[in-house]
Amino acid sequence: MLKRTKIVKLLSSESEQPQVLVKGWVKTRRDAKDFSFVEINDGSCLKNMQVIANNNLPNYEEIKKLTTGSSVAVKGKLVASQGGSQKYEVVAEEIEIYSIAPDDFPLQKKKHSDEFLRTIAHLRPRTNKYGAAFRIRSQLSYAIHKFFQERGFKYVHTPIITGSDCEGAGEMFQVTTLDLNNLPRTADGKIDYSKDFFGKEAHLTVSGQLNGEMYATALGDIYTFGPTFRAENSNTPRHAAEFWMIEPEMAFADIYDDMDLAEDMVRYCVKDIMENCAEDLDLFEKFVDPILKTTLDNIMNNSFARITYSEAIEIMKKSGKKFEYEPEYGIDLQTEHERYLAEEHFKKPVIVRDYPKEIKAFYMKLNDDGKTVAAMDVLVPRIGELIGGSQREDSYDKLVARIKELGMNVEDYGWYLDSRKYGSVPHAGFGLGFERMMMLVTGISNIRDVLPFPRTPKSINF
RNA sequence: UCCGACUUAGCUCAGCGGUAGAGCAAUCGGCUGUUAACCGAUUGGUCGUUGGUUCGAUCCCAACAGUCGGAGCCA
Repeated sequence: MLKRTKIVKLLSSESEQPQVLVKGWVKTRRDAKDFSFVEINDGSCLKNMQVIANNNLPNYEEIKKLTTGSSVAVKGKLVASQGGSQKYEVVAEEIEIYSIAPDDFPLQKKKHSDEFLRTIAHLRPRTNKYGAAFRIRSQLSYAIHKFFQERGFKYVHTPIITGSDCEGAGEMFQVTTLDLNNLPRTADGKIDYSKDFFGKEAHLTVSGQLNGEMYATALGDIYTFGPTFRAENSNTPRHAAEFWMIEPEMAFADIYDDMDLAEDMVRYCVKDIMENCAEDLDLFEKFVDPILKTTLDNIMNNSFARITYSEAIEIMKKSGKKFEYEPEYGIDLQTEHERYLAEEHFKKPVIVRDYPKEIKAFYMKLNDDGKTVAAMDVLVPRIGELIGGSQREDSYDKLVARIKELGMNVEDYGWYLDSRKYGSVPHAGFGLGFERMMMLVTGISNIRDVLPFPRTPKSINF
């Protein structure tokens, strides 16, 4: 029984082969005098396999009806191609037609706009560009796991549904099984969540960090890599309501270990994609971002700049550049500031650390100056903030004081504070938006185009 | 959420106060070891929705919806 061979393997074959079985979807068909060229793609790589269908095939009349989007299985000889555009082609001895796509198949043999392809997100992976994007997405996921596993980090599955509404990273989606048309009420008229599935309010996670810290203070070095949900009404090319985040956490580590890890990880992943997805990257350089490989080479071969927040403000003040928001100590860095630093001043990724405590989260470690916290952001050209991380406050008393200072409820953090109560250690970690990394390595400028089925405000088709 | 632009054929767009046009796609035919093949013909649209102004609206006005860009929030 002849087994199917994927096109990526056939095209890298050492020699011609007397009999192969190849299956795929028709990209285009061109009729010649006594035969047809049928180009098929099976998703295993960007390139198609050109099939020669001679008119002596018993179902040749059917073959001539093959349209873009149809599906076939082809048995035949793998031979060197007479045409210049491909190394091999398959001379068909038998073509089984699985399905002929009707003429309303929406993907044409031409370039489509990204906006249109979003309306057919279920079919867009059949295009060259999106096929390439999602092969890279797979490889990039694998690279993330390889990077951490090679360094002894343990992969922790933090919960998707969370009972704490205090993760502090943004608006949350509520999870409930209550009948919204008939809500149970308590005596004082409030919704009675004791009747809900979990007996209390539940939400989709906005970050696995707090849970991750618990496992870091047990397993040492851990990472999470999973979906994250934000109910922010953000309408930008860089935000989605459902996205994937990578959150490593290291016990016995400080902010400098954290920065080293972040830089190593970004450079490792870029290198991995350059090595393993060269053909797909070529497509993005050709059609999406003409300087993509220069940018990636730059990231791979140069160490990141490292400055403090104060230095960043000074650099911008002295730059003479006119900003819409004037840089001033105490304000958070605006998108324009981040991009100036990475794109114009340093012309490479830059890590900014030691931010004023007022503009950062409660769990970050207070520096000795009493004014700044050991936070760090990795800013990269074109994307802006790629990574946000910090050394965590490991002093029980200081953390409680900070929670109170911010008017938050200490009782809500009981289990989290236990990590500071029992064997507290210095530890640090960061969060990396996976889709932003995808945008970095592909040059794709809209987050909706690096998610298979993107979820954004007012958009949840498919 | 705020600011701005846009919404006309399957796709990309043009157009104009008197009910619409191109290229590509599709269909049919021709030619051909072709490469998003080529040549010819044909088909295809209640101009985003709802109101208003007007003798008459795809065109002017308003509201709404959606899309895109910028900002904020952040990853």
